[in-house]
Amino acid sequence: MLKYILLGFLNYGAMSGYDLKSLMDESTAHFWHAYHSQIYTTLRKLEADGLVESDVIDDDESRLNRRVYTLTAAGRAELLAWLDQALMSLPQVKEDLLVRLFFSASRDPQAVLNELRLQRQLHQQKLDYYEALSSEHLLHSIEEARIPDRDVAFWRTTLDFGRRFEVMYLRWLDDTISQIESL
Amino acid sequence: MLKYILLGFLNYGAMSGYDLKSLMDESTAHFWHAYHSQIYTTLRKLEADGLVESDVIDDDESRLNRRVYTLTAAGRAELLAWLDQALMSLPQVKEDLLVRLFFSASRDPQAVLNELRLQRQLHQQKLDYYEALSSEHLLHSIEEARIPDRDVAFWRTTLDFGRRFEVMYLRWLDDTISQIESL
DNA sequence: GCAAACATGTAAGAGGTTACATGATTAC
DNA sequence: GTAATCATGTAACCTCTTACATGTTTGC
Repeated sequence: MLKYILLGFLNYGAMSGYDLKSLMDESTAHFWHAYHSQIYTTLRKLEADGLVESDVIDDDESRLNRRVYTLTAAGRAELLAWLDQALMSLPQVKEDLLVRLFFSASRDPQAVLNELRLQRQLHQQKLDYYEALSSEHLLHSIEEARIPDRDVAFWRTTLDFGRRFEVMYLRWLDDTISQIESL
Repeated sequence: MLKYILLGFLNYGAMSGYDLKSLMDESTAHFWHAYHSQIYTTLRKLEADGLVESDVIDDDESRLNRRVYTLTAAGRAELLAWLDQALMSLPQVKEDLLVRLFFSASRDPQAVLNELRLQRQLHQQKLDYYEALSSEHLLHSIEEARIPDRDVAFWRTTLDFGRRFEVMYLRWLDDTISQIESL
């Protein structure tokens, strides 16, 4: 999946691994996270497979050792072929907190409640972050980058998902906390 | 994480890898999935670490080659120690569909809509499954297994999460489909 | 001068996925 | 008899996580 995220971003223009990591951190990381170690090695692999090409930029003088990647025709074809194959199944959910809660009946109720309240804080922070992102940050950085409105509209649907997910999560946490309090 | 799921289930009683796989498939798989290959190898590893013990049951005559695992004192201690350490961070979400949607602006809108409508069907099926599970199936199998009410109450909160997640997902899909239709 | 941000990599180990492989038992 | 379910494993490969490792540039 990371492979296609990198190809997808490079389809907008040439970028370094660092740029891709930064871009991912403020966009796709909310539904697909990757470490820089993974990004750099995957880019090398994509280059070996002829899907991207790279050049170390020195002439710029300002920033040394920047390896900038460009999508090749084969890379663009690979990206489009992947997008053409519709997803036919549901991805498997992995929610650590639910695993813990599932086996928490024998724990001290106060310890469970503390854990849920901490998670509530974290999810509230994430929701606040999404709200801020949808109103300001995203708009400004996109206008500068001259990304087509159509692309922005699609990006917004994924941000909207994140927002709704956190709202749902907070409500479920509140109701679950109430239930455990009254046990 | 799988390690603790296996220890958690074995804490209710001795079981084979097959039993654990079956149990997981109708409970924790909704928030933590594992293949049977992973379960069998993890059980062997837990045994090597002294957290579980196993015996091949032959005397039963009926079912051959059943290797039944039992939690050791060390295993129970390991489970309780893990439960005592509250989760301090948010797990990373991985949602394949959002990755695809994020890079779908240049696709044929009808292809995107078809993909979203297919996902809508799958999520509706999952919601139906959860509704059926909460009303019938779970209750019956639990009464037979004599699981304490308290444990069942905790299990229900995770099922409730699954239900809410699917309801949220369906609404988001409907709204996203409408938006793309009107682009 | 120093901290933050920029910038790129390697390596070991853990975890997850797919395919291969086998065989018994039960219900129709 | 045959399909579904019960039952257990191995191997190859890929992906992910953590830690190690290094050096530059920019802003205060």
